[in-house]
Amino acid sequence: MLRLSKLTDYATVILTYMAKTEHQQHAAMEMTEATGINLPTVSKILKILVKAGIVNSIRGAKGGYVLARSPEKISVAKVISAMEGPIALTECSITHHDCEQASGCDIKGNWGMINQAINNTLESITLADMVMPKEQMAQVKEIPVSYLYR
Amino acid sequence: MLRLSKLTDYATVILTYMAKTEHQQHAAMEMTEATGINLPTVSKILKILVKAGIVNSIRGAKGGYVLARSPEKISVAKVISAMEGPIALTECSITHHDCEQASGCDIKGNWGMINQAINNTLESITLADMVMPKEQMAQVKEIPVSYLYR
DNA sequence: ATTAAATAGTACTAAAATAGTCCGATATAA
DNA sequence: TTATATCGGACTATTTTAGTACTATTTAAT
Repeated sequence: MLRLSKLTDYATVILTYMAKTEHQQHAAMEMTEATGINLPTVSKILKILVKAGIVNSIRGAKGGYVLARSPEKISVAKVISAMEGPIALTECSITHHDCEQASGCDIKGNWGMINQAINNTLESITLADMVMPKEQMAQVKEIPVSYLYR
Repeated sequence: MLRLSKLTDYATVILTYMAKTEHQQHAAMEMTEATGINLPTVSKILKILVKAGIVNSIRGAKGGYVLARSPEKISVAKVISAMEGPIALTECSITHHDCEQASGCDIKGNWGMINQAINNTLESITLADMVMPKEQMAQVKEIPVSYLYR
């Protein structure tokens, strides 16, 4: 299904919420209420995002979280790789072991290209885009990516 | 990690092998030897691919499998969706239930666009491309997808 | 200083998805 | 009739993911 984990999905919901009020600081508890995602999970996700440098944390009473950079500079690709590790469709695109497969592994190189293409797609979409109402985003749709290849 | 399942990866290995000798018929046993993937797994994958109409089967002694169409007409997207269901990054892109998330689900529409972009990318790459040596495939890389968005 | 409010870190448990295996049924060539 | 294949489905074990809990640390306010 080529799917993201739920946590990654939640992460985008949380980050989109934060992106709406850039520079403003939000406690985990507040974001629980705003998003409907339960507190332990919100916490867990934010910890991961802090570690990845996507958000900064302020500890102690009246603490909270802020985006580390402006929404335009936070790509969907970064969020995904923070949550799930490097973006790669197949195992062998990550680890560069020699493939056990006897024949057929010229494919490896080609998966690399495909990964690259998808990575570019995700790299080019930012939190700022996610905040936009979908009507505006929709213009993206009119330029089919497939034009690049044929 | 945005990854495909192992079975899907195997499927591309098997199909690429078949694409190298279009029209020729291959028994599961033969493909086991050629790819190093064990027989029950090869079988399982082929059964799925038959059901999806990507390969045809010939039953009985001297039976085997053949590609249902020419490699140029079998996209990576088709293979992936045969193996893992519809290509969609998030749950809510598939099922059109109303999202439980109180706020923040304008995102839904935007994920839709992102899915579309990735889908287009995968739709534009075929088995024929996978068979090509990677040097030729490499030209794809030179046209960054990101140009579409900024 | 002390207390309360918040994040940090880590470890554990339960549930779900995935991979891999097996077996009886069916079809066909020799 | 026999040997060789695919077909279909069920089953098991493993791995991944989600979710939870608990303790430590940091800071603001009193």
